[in-house]
Amino acid sequence: MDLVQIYQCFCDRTRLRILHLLIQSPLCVCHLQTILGEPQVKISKHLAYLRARGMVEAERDRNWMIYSLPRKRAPEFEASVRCLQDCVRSDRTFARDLKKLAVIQRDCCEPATIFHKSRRDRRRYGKAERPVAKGQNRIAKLARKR
Amino acid sequence: MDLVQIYQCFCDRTRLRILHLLIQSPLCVCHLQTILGEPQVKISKHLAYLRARGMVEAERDRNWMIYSLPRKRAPEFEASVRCLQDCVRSDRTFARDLKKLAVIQRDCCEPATIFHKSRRDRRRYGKAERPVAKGQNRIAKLARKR
DNA sequence: CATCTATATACGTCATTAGGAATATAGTCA
DNA sequence: TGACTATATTCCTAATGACGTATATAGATG
Repeated sequence: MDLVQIYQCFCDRTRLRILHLLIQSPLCVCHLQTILGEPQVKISKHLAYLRARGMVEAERDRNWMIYSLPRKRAPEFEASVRCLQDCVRSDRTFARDLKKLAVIQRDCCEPATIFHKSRRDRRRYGKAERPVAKGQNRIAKLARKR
Repeated sequence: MDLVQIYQCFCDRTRLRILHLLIQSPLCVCHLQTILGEPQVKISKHLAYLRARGMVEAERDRNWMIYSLPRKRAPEFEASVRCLQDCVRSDRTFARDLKKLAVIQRDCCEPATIFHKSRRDRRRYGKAERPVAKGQNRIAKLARKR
């Protein structure tokens, strides 16, 4: 993995926030949308950018695309991500993002693969509440139609 | 200091090499030119870029501009630079840069402010050999004129 | 002062990028 | 199948960046 590419991925605030969240947990696009308060296109494009450069991985669970940091990470990536995590500790936005994430992790059970790693867990917990973010896209669409 | 700006400075290989060298020692443009083997404009512009964002400081000594990391550094900058230093340890180019720097530090006595910090030292050592890089610019100019 | 050295800047070009609007796609569910 | 949900892609525009050529500037020196 090329160090310059890592830093290219790091040099946009939205992407930093996304990566910072993915350190904590895999997340679907709508969760990121909710937490960051940014439009879907924007999030989606930044995720595509990161994915094209191997900084995140994606997996589908029904309608949701679940993004996570790659399973196998180059040491440079690991080091840079840790450094990032250190550096934003005092930043309000990043702290707020983490708090919002915590709320979602507590209240939200879909997509289940994020919160229960094994299939067995998923079966055991069964269907549950939908993501907090549900409907956000629809609302945005309606708002645009007016 | 904005973290995104730091990463913007980091996302070009030439700038990374410059910063990596400046961790070791303040350097003038012609030294950087010699070590990196890149044209003067390129080095100069990247230095201007870094300077505009507060990642390096410059001071004049006669004909030479001596660049160095800022005296006062934000903790994010410090952390990121250290991380950079860690990450490039296994990279051949960066290692070669350091070796070339060592040669210059051994053989070269101008501009003196780089190598002898106090004015007293400078007076004591007096005039000495010129930078290894001397004449490079002239040579490049002549080459272009043909 | 004229010339030389080291460095900076201006200008032009090409590539990349961020962002929005609109639309497409893939999967779900009644 | 058709409507709906979540996400991706396409098209457009404006901004920024990298690089080279040519030229300007600041200080040194004979």
